[in-house]
Amino acid sequence: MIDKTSPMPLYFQIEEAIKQKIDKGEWESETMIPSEREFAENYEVSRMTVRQAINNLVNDGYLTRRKGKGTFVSAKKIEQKLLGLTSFTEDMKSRGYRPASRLISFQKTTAENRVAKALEIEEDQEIYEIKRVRLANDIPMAFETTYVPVDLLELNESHIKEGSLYSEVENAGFVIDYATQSLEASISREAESEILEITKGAAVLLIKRQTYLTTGRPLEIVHSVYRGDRYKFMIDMKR
Amino acid sequence: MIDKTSPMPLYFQIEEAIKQKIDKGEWESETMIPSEREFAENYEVSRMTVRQAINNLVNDGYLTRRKGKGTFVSAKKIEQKLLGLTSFTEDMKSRGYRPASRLISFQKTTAENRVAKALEIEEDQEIYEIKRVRLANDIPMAFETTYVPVDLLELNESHIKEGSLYSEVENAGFVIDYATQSLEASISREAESEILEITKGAAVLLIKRQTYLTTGRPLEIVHSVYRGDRYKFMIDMKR
DNA sequence: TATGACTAGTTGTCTATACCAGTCAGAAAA
DNA sequence: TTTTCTGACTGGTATAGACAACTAGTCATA
Repeated sequence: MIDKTSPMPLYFQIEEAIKQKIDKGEWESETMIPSEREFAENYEVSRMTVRQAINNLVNDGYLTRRKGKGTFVSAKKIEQKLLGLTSFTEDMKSRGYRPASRLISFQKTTAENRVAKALEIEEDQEIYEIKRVRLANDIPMAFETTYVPVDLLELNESHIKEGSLYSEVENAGFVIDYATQSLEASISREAESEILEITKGAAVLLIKRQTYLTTGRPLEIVHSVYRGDRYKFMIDMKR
Repeated sequence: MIDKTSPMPLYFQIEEAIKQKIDKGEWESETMIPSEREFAENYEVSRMTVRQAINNLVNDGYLTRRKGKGTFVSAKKIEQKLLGLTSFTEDMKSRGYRPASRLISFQKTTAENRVAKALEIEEDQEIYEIKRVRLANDIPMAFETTYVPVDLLELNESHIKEGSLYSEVENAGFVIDYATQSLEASISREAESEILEITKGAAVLLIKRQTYLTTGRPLEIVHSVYRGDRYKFMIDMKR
């Protein structure tokens, strides 16, 4: 359970143990977890050490303390949504739509100047180019082009069709650190108009995203064209 | 300095004292603050109490700890920028433009249905309506309409022209808690076209923001129309 | 039937102390 | 002169214990 000889701090081990119970669903939302003194006794550590573990989880939004009552599992982890790092799929689900995507093309190619620069690779290095139409309730919402360096990830069409790109990233042991995103309004060009089933010259929202791994290396750049008449980008900002 | 008889927790008092020095600019970015042991001695409290104060400030992004070296004032309120809660002025400055704004109209009026609902007030309650053109290097960038309930804040034209609305909010003792924002692409209507010096039918970015105070009450709703050809909305997302 | 006092249980605050683990500069050794 | 070591600093982890503040139930009393 808790290994006192481990080089990992005790509070960290306790933290992980609690997090696991929450993630596994063993302790559901609003469940009251054992009291600090109970933890201390069970794990044979001091109450302050337990408090440090719990404090961290409170700061991360996993737990909520109520003076005089106890410590409870928080309602949800909304943080990710707040920070906007959601995939199209999650985004649409949270709005109550049925998301889907249609693969237009998937190929290996070489990076041209701008793409290479953004991905921080050499100009002729191999990259995957993935073109998809994103649908919500079977209505085309966006046309999305993704570029990923080949040397980072082994991909094939079934990866894209079935799982999400991000689960492949995780499988490869990479962790996404942050992303920068830009949004601008524009007018649809011919190429998109057909796919998105809108008239040429209609309003579209261009979203460009660049995702970075914890290693500091760019994972992908994504260029999306959203229908202006159907899509609104929502952000919640704290503080 | 620190009042041991006060009902306010000692760590909280220390927290405020440190925050004040940072806000006043007495301790600038990258300044090393006194060590935990020094604080403990000066304030005549235990080191653990000092740690609690510092921990909170680290969590809030004010301070950064470096083992073996010390505790330092964080680079700047990057966090605010990350979370996107920046004003037009700050936004433009950070991009190297010279921001300005031209007041188009400022008047008291009564809230119509939708505005009232958004501001959580009665339908005929008084509100300020502020219309402004936002400029960057003297080029019109956005046309912005702001609604604020009169009963929340006493405003006059000079407030708007000189200071920012947010400094008035602070003066009144209010603290902004969070905001929700939506972005969508659209086509400019006649009314905006003239003011923004673009042709009718050009791409524009509509940004709607609703700001909430820590009291839970909505402070304002802001409706902005940005020129699609000149403005890009940027977000950085962590985690 | 209410009301208030008590009690056991919770988290919140705080102390005093100990040792561990990086960092860095200056003293000692090569 | 250069290298190595040591000591004094930093924050990081952990203990044991005390009392305060708050919650909710119990029980005696008006």
